[in-house]
Amino acid sequence: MDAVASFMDQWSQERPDLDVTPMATIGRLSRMAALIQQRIDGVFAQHDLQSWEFDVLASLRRSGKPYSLTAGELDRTMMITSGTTTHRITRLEARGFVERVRDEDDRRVVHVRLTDDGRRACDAVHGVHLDNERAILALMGDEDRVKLTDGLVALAQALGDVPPAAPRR
Amino acid sequence: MDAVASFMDQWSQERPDLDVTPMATIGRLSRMAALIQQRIDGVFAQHDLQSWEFDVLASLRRSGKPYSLTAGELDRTMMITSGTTTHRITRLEARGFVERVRDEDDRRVVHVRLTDDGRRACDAVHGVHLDNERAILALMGDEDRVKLTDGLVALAQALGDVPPAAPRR
DNA sequence: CTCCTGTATCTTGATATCAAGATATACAAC
DNA sequence: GTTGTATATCTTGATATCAAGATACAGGAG
Repeated sequence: MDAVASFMDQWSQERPDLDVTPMATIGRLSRMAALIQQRIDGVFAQHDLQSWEFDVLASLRRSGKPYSLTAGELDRTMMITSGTTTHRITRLEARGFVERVRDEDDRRVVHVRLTDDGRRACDAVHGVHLDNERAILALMGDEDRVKLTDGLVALAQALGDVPPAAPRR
Repeated sequence: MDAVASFMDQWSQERPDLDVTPMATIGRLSRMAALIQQRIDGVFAQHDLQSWEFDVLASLRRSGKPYSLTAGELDRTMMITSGTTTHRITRLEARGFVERVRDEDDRRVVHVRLTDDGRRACDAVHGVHLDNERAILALMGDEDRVKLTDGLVALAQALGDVPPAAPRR
């Protein structure tokens, strides 16, 4: 009996007129995301990094050389607002992990470029982070893990979660 | 090709030495949770409510008469820290949706009780909220939804997500 | 060229959250 | 009883986030 199952039982007592079956899926989805995030935060904290910092560094890192994205591209990749992106860049710039480079052709655009220090910080923790995620998933059986992944792929499709459009050149 | 699949492709180019398969599950899990949360927030906003406000009201509502939990019980049910609970109670008290009642036997304890207004607010939006969740899930096929739910149940079990212990009397 | 509209980023103000510590109370051991 | 330890809530300070608006620039229409 997990937490969400218990909540659903309570509702069947208190509001038998409501069909709370969506909670079985969506309630657990958000709870599991929160629980896993706590574990992930813990691993990054051991390496003097916040999860949001790794998100930025990893977004730049995986974009390939020259490890540079515009502020707007970061907005869309990380699903955050532009104000938050500004704040994140500023803090990472202060740590020396990224630098701002104004676009020469379009002066509105800011290119955020990973520094060598930033790349090192990202690469140094990436393996540990993935091992942690692997260990979490290893707690489930193979069959269930496949079901979960298949279901999430279908959900991503259903919600139209496409990657942010590449910049037009 | 969803966003996470695209990210994994990028990693296979940039860091072919890393096995990023955990992203297929955990990356999608957190992304889907965030996307769904946005839709849920929108529905509550249309009814002049924040998601966290509904969380509190619903926690109290489903506990049954007299619709009362202690601050600590709310901490554990909602997976938030005690400072956040204090803040939430204060704001909901100002809206007249809950009231604080000091325990007579143990003066440290605060009972948070749903008012009639609070119960009405919760019940009024609950149906719409569930319809919204149902509509989201209806975007996937039945088979995939079952797989997803089964996988999440297994994950909750694996992470030991038990309901918060009932108070000892 | 000038105007207009759209776009990219940043700023501002409000707020939700957490970590750490403060306060008040209960309870057990002596 | 007194003392010490554990518990429940609240306070404080820092910070991450968002919404809305400001600023700066681009690019097309005339």
